[in-house]
Amino acid sequence: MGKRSTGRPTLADVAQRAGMSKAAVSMVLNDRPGSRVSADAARRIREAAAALDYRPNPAAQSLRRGTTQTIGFISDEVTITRYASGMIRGVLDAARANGHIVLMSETGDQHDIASAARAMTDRRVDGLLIGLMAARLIDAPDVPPGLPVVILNGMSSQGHPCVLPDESAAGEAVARYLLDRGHRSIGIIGDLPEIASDPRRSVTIADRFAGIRRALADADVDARCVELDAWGPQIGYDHTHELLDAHPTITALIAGNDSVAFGIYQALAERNLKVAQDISVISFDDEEFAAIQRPGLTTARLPYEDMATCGVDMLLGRREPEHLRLPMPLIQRASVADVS
Amino acid sequence: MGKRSTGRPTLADVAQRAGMSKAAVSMVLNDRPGSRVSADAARRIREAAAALDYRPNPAAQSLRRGTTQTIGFISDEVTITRYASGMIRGVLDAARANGHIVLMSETGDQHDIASAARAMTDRRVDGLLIGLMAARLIDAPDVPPGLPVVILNGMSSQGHPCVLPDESAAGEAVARYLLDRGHRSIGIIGDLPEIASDPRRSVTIADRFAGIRRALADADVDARCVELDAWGPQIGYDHTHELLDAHPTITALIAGNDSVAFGIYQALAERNLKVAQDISVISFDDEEFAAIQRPGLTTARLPYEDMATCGVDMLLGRREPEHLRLPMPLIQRASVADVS
DNA sequence: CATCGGTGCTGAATCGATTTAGCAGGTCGA
DNA sequence: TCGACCTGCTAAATCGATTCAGCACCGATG
Repeated sequence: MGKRSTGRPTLADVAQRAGMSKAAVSMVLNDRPGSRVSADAARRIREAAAALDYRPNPAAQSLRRGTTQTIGFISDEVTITRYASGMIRGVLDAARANGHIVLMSETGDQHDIASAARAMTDRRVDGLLIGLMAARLIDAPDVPPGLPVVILNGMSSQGHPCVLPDESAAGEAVARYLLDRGHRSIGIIGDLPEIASDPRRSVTIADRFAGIRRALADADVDARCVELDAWGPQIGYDHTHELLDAHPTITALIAGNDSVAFGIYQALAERNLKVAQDISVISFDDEEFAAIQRPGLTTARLPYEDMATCGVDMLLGRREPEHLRLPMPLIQRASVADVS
Repeated sequence: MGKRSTGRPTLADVAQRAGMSKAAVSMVLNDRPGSRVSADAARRIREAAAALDYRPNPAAQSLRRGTTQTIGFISDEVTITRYASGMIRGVLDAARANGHIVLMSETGDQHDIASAARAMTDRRVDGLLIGLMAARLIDAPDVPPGLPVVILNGMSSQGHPCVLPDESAAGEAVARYLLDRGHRSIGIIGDLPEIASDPRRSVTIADRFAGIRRALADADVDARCVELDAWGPQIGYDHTHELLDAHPTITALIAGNDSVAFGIYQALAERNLKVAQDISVISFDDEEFAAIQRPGLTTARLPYEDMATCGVDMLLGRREPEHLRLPMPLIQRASVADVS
């Protein structure tokens, strides 16, 4: 009956059962416009296909059509960190919504990403998504002409379309949130001048702090800013102690990101200071643990899932390719008090 | 030159350039044993392939061979939570090491997993990996005969091969760790009798607590155990207060998992009790934030990455399919003091 | 009544690789 | 000298779907 290897029914099986040719079956099952098949024949074909539980062999289809309905997703560690599970979810969902599925690969360094891209283009993906853990400038790998590429949470030196968080607006919103609640003595833990000035390390941190400073300047308040060369709980912890020792009048702290805020919480607890009640804390990213801190941390969320969705839409031509900046919603929890 | 759609060189192009037939090229490039091609011809073929940067079209290959060198990975939320990024990494790495790539899909409920499985078998994956967030018993989807299926962090009612953490040994190790350091007044926050007795909810929690109790019984110590119906920071927080109010002599707490331990830390801080120094805490899972707690949380790690690696090996026939239990290494940090 | 155009359908080519059957030509043993 | 056998290679079939060219039939038109 024409089934050798896989045991699955083929187009020929359906054709035979319906008493029609393969051509007719193909046309009917694909709803090919302009095809002239009688209503009765079409019905028989559909019935036969249903009865056999026929599903086209995608290998055969892509061989013929030159398209695979598959997109490649390469990430530099995004996969494997807590940061961006939302990005994976977004990619998966958006791809599925468009009838595509996703090939995933995860890499360490720049060199790996080229070889991952190669493995994917060898498999003839219809588009390539490159997701970065830190929003930085990279050299995108060379791909065959015509293959669309979109960078998620980053930019490429070749100027590919990309999706980034709107850090400038977020910085402004975060600072304004504090100002609106009456804070005038504000500490900032975590500007990273060195990293911020190097696009190969970050294209967004500079915006984040520029936004903060803009809001502060507008309100004419002068914050104490601690400059660092990295983020992390330990660093947040150490500098909170230092900063508060030097400036005991501070009523609110802006953390460079949530993991710095984590350290701030620890230092505050040690000083017997209650978050919000004694000192307000606000931050960026909205990582997993921000919600389970006590009190919950108010923070500007990195919109990983939205970035992924928009990226997929661009990749598949459902949205204009561009350099897109997505808003970072401010997630209000309980770490900021009103002192006005 | 035979390039129409993709613009990529084909086998025929290589053959022409080398002045040989497609058959010869195929044999040489696949190192087909028993093929009789002169050394000189083989060299010319390889040179031509290299010069054209030829890569076989996988669609054509799988059409012919009936294999896709692709494995499907379906997860019920694993993808999207912090818990198991290690699982994804493990799957990706192991697959790559075996020359396969992975198709990912993420689902919510039992119904979804069947349709995801369907999407993957339609794409003719060579094997199906099902990764669960909570180690529970599921009904695996029906798949075409001959398609291998392996369950990661769970079991199927059909008895598919699976990989699980060895919770029994881990429970024992955790309790013994406390006993060895002289603790005799121990509190346990988080047995979940209801969930533990229902394999559809968990096949491992019962083992975890059985292991703990076995070690405790061996040492003839009698712990205070709080039974719950769920885990989480809030719950850990509430019950720490209750437990310590009722039993102020307790010197060590075993948490049901790390998120319970997170709540324990918070409650302890509120009572002005220092972790380790005043009360030791030990836990299970080794989630992301366990390492950045202050002091670092000692905990038995869920070996997601190893589970994934072993699962892939089983799937691809590089390891005997079975019901495998993998050790959970005890990650020693600073949350347990020696009181002996 | 020849022709034109539309309808309903099919045969065959095609995508790019793998694999089988088999063709020349040479060597070797009987 | 003839067949057996090996070596080195190729033509053609094949995997399963899509698509183009075109056939046979029928009613309408000039």
